[in-house]
Amino acid sequence: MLLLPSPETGVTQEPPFRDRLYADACENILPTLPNDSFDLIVTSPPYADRRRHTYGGIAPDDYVRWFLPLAAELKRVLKPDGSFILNIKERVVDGERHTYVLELIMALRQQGWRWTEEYCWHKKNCYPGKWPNRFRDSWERCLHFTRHKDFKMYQEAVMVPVGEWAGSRLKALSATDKIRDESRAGSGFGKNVSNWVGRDKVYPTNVLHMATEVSNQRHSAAFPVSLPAWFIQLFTREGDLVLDPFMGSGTTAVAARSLCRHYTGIEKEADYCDIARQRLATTAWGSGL
Amino acid sequence: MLLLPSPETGVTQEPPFRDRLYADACENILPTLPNDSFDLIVTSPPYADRRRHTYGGIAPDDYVRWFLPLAAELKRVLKPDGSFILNIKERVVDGERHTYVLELIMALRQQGWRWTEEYCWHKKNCYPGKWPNRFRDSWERCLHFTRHKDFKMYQEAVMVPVGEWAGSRLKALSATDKIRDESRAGSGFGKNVSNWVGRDKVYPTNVLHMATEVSNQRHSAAFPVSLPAWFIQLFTREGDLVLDPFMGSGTTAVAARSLCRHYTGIEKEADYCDIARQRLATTAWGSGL
DNA sequence: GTTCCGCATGAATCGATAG
DNA sequence: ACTATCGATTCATGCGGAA
Repeated sequence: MLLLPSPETGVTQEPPFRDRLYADACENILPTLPNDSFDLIVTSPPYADRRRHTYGGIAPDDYVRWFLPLAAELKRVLKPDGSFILNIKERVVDGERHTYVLELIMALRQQGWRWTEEYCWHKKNCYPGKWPNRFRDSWERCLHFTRHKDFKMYQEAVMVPVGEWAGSRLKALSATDKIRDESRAGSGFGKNVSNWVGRDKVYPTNVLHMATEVSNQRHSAAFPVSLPAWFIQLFTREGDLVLDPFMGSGTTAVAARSLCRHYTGIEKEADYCDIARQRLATTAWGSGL
Repeated sequence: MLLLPSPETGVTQEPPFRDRLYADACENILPTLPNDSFDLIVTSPPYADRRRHTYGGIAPDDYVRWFLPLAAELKRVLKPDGSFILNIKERVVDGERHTYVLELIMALRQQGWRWTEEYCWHKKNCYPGKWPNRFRDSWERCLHFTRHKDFKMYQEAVMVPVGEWAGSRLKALSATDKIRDESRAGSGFGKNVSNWVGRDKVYPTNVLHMATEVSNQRHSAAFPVSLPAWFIQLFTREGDLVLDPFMGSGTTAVAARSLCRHYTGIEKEADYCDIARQRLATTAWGSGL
């Protein structure tokens, strides 16, 4: 956590952006945030030409030019040993995959980011439909960028049990399950964890199996809580600070708070910001574990 | 199948490259093959296979320059409505993913190829190992390129059993499904319902779950027969002709032959070519998977 | 208190039709 | 010609109500 000394008392105090939601465009807010402030940035920006009703839609050919200045700000406000997770998938244009995501990766490297890894999010419940030249798109990229070769990573926090759970390990860790078990006299999930003690655990791979959330949120992006939760556990410790510059209905902030991490959320649509506030109001600190 | 008229008898005959293995480098063989000859090209070039020690090793920075002239030949020998499946994954260089695969995709588009789709091959049993900054790499790209917007695709050949949910749902068709279909399709109400009743197979997605083959062949490639077999069933019919310009131990040829397709294989290492011949000798035409 | 079961919905894409 | 809109197609999941 970044702590600022109070100008009057000289005592360190919380920065004003900690656990705060900004109902404004991130191009307006990011420049106001100080350098090296965040341990992790997790976001799912508007995909090109998608969600055009709420975000106006960026043309695929303009996507890199639109994103690059924001990425420069993100690089500035990220701590040197922090990570930036970008969830994105290119859309089909004229029957073929557009290359703007590939171009974005290379442009971010030109900007000084390191393309450390590409995680594969396998969406078990992808959009239905049938076309003569392709199948349903069932995966998205979670691009992992860092500022330096060395960065913080807490692999033990996301270890999974071996055996029958291996196939659906991440589903087993979905936030919904955890909340449900928590609500049942608090014995559900904790008990399961204690059952796992003594069994062998293994590290996961770079393929994540998670279903999208199709209801409950009035936001069109199907970003499940378990996705930012996984990266938050992997790249931060309790008390760290997580930024989502395209917060939407607050999924990243909810994940952070339930895992005892602080958040900063930016969302230019006031309606979504209100939804996020409501969700956070009913999310107890530390409820996720 | 391409059939050439015999210069002596005038009767059509099999082309000389049908069901043939070439123990030579593909840059030597490809120029000898005629235009528009193959229905499908499936290959896993060096690097995706981690065969670099046997191929002399192409430096990542030289990869596109090395591959591009070969791709031009591949485009020439592929039928206009054929497909080119390139199984590849970029290496980690100096702690980050190298961009040569991204650059290759864009260079192939410059060459006239269409980047129609990117299938995700999820390797259920990936290599073990542990690193401080990344997890095991459990997926590879299967890039789908075509010459034109329209191409051959036989989706019914790779349908998969429907999920467990269907048992309860199809037992009693819901009224709202009918309403929804009716509202959208207008008169298509009865037809839609009858389409679902009795359906036990669905179309797959663009994520393939296949385990790698370990230590079965003396070749180091972890390219399972099921991977080319899936694309062969999807993009060709019986009697069609499949090319693998980096054949290795003959996995693509074995898959083709067992599925009643013809093959042409190119492999510059004579030892691998011998292994491929042995495998093909014990693979019956139409023996299945 | 479990389990079962009905049901709405989703970062989609293509082809035809209209301007 | 070239762009914008619209209808058709399709399947896995979590939630809530019922047994």
